[in-house]
Amino acid sequence: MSGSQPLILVDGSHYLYRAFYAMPNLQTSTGQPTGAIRGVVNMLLNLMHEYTQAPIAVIFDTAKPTFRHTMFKEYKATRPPMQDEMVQQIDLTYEAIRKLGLSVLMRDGFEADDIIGTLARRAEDGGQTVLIISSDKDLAQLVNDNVVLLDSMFNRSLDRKGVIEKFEVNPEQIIDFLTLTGDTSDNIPGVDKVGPKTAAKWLGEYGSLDNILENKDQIKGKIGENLRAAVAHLDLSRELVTIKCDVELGIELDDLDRKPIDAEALTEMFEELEFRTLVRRLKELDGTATSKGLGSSYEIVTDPFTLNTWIDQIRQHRQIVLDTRTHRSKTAVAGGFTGIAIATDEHRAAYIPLTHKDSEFRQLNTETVLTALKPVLKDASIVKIGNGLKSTVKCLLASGIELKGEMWDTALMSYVLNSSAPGGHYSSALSSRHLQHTTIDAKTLVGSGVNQIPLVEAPIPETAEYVGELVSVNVRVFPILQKQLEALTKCSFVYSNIECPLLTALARIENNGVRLIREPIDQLSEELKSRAEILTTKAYELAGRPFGLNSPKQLQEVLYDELGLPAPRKTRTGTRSTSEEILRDLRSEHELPGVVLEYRAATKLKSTYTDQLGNYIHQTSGRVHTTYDQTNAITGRLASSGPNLQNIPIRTADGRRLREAFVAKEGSVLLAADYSQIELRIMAHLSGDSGLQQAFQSGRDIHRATASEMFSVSYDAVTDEMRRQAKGINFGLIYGMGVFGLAQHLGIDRSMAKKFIENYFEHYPGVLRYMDTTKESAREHGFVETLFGRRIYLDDIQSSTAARRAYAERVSINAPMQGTAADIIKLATVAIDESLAESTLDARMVLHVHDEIVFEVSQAQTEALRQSIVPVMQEIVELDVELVVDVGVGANWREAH
DNA sequence: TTCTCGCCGTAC
DNA sequence: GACGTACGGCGAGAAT
Repeated sequence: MSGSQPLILVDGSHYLYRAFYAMPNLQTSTGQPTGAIRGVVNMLLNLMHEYTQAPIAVIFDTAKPTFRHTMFKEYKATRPPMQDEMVQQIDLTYEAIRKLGLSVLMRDGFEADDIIGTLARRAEDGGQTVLIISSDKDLAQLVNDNVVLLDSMFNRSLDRKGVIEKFEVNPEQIIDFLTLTGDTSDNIPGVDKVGPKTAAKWLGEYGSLDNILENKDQIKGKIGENLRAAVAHLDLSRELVTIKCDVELGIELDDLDRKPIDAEALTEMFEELEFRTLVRRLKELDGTATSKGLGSSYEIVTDPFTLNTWIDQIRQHRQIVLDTRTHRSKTAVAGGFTGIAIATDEHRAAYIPLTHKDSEFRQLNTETVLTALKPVLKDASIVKIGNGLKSTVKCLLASGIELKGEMWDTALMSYVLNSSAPGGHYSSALSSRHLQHTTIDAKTLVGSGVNQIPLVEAPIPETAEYVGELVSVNVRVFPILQKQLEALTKCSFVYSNIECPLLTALARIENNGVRLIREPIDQLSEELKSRAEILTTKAYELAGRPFGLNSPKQLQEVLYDELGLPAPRKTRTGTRSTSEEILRDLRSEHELPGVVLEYRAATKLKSTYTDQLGNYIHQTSGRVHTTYDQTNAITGRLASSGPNLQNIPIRTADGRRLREAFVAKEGSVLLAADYSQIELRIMAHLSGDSGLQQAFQSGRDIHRATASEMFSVSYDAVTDEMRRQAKGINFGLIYGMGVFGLAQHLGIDRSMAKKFIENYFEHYPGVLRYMDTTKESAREHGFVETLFGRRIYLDDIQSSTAARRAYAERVSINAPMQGTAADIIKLATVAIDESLAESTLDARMVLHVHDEIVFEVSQAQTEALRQSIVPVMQEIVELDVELVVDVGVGANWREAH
């Protein structure tokens, strides 16, 4: 006895047609068509997975005429005959269903609907609830408080309320409703020109068809005439649409109970039909699968019916784990979806291929899938889980869909827990670290290097295995990371209040992009080209021979062997350095080093910037859309790539010319807002040093104030040289610099540098104390923290190798300051993103450069924007020293800075 | 021929 | 060995 389990009645003919048309060309090597069988079995396995105990009966129409044909010879006369390929699959489909342990029912002379109706009534008489699966709207007449119609084509289940919403009549009025509208597919006549709207209106007014007919003379106009003309045949139509609920079936409900799966016979059958993935899936169901870690095979969703069963499951689980694969597009800024993998729990995952170049499979239309998924994605009560959700959010935003509800991005969770975790934070790395499972190497799917193919060109089954595995990894990794986060309050804060909301803000910034005009960079490129040519000739003359100017190795030979210049310090690998610093010193010895420096400056700018940036201008937007990596910098900073817009030159005049190519759209300007001296201010706050804090509070130039202290002269008496040296110390401290480094940097000897540093610490003892306690705490805990509790782990802090240990110590000094600055600007970015979304300002963020945010704003609203963002940036957190934000406005980025 | 690594230089 | 965090171009030698 099935107890509280519902009785599930599946409209088998409906399944069969859906499956057949989803996979029309599938056949075995011997030519047996199999698409319909496979589709039906797949859908039933889904159902069996969802309802593990419930009796499931699959009911079919037969080929014989029914009592309706006897009543009305035109009944279903317009139906085309069933295709041969389908006929050839029917018996095998029945066989497969029986082997699954489910019942197959059909009766000559009756339609599937009548058997479904009969069983539904009998079951509910016995107090059982019934779930009918079909997209046939006729079955809506069976719905009541105990009978629900699961209409997968409409993406929802129709209970009494659902029927009323969809048809605007009660389930009890459905028969009359169908009689009035008729049914073209069954060739049942209704009333001419009466469709669902009119039928619902009349039934709302008169209650029933009988009552409508009693008042038929009151209905005016042509439509009234049509009604009166139809009276003669309406009784017949009503009888035709009425489902017969008392068919003599000769079985008991108990006969429908689930039987064990005949795995052996099914496996044999599937092997014959060449259903390889189904064989694997069966083994899992049967519990005989050899566990190869996650070792599942993943369903490939190619028809709306299966898609909708998945969506129903998402609704039930209240969570969706998804992995979207996206590709670049010339027309869409955010590109498009290659495919989407979804999972609801750890047992199963599905891949929905969308734009693969694989003709073996029918693929659902992206828009269809998004439309179907949209209610789930926008449902704030359904939890969203993924790895790298930003790319998903970008593509969805471009399709006008905003992801709502809790978002758990396992990459961000992992990053917050340990930003320097070995291997990174992609699904594959999380799988290795947390599940001890090695995922399929992407290379096996798309290759690598020049032979690498875009995922759209990868075959669908292999892609499904690959992406399905990744989404399954996230199903399993998520609870592990969530538990770890829950144990760490401050890390949870960083996730929930900084990284997670930032993902959406960054998605918008990336989609916005920044306008870049080609002309000035191309012109600069030309200039640099001729300059480099002249310098090359000159260098060859000075060297006495041509050589690879770009090659440090060849340059070493020329400078140190052939020209005999004094060999400088070695690089890390023991070669003689040709770095800028060394060449600058060598300028006094020979003309060549200076020429090389000029050449390098020109070619660096050309090869890295002017020759590259133009290629990143998007064809339709005319803008450059960088990607911000939220999980790569161990301190919490963002990184930018494709192109990197965080290292666009600014120091040299040539470099600044490049910035003139970054412009606002017509009628707008760029507004750059940057935090002034944010890391030093954070040092003042974190160290609590009153002298440094006062220096900031005085509002004076911080380097000049430092110099005044260190050199014991009045503020006004500080020379430019003194200021330069103080500035060197200030920055050196942030980077954890030592005596040697400072000496090097300032071009002074080590004893002098040592004195400078001692002098500094005498005047700012709080800073010294802070450095010491930070290092001590790092040694004790193995990590340091930012102001908001972001952790930076330092594995080498206890290293027995002095160099490694020293390095870890420098990081321990720098990371809290750099990281706190990152936390602050990220919080501001989130707050500004939200306030811009709510405001009517024609303004958007277009760039993010560590301590600077660049906006594009309509010229007229420049001041309004400034006033809306500056307080947010300055007051996003209250420190012991105030945060100062400088704002610049201009037609281009150079002017705005 | 392709891949990986080191050097170098740009930003904050 | 010596100043933190990034990205990326180029050359050179190793791997194929």
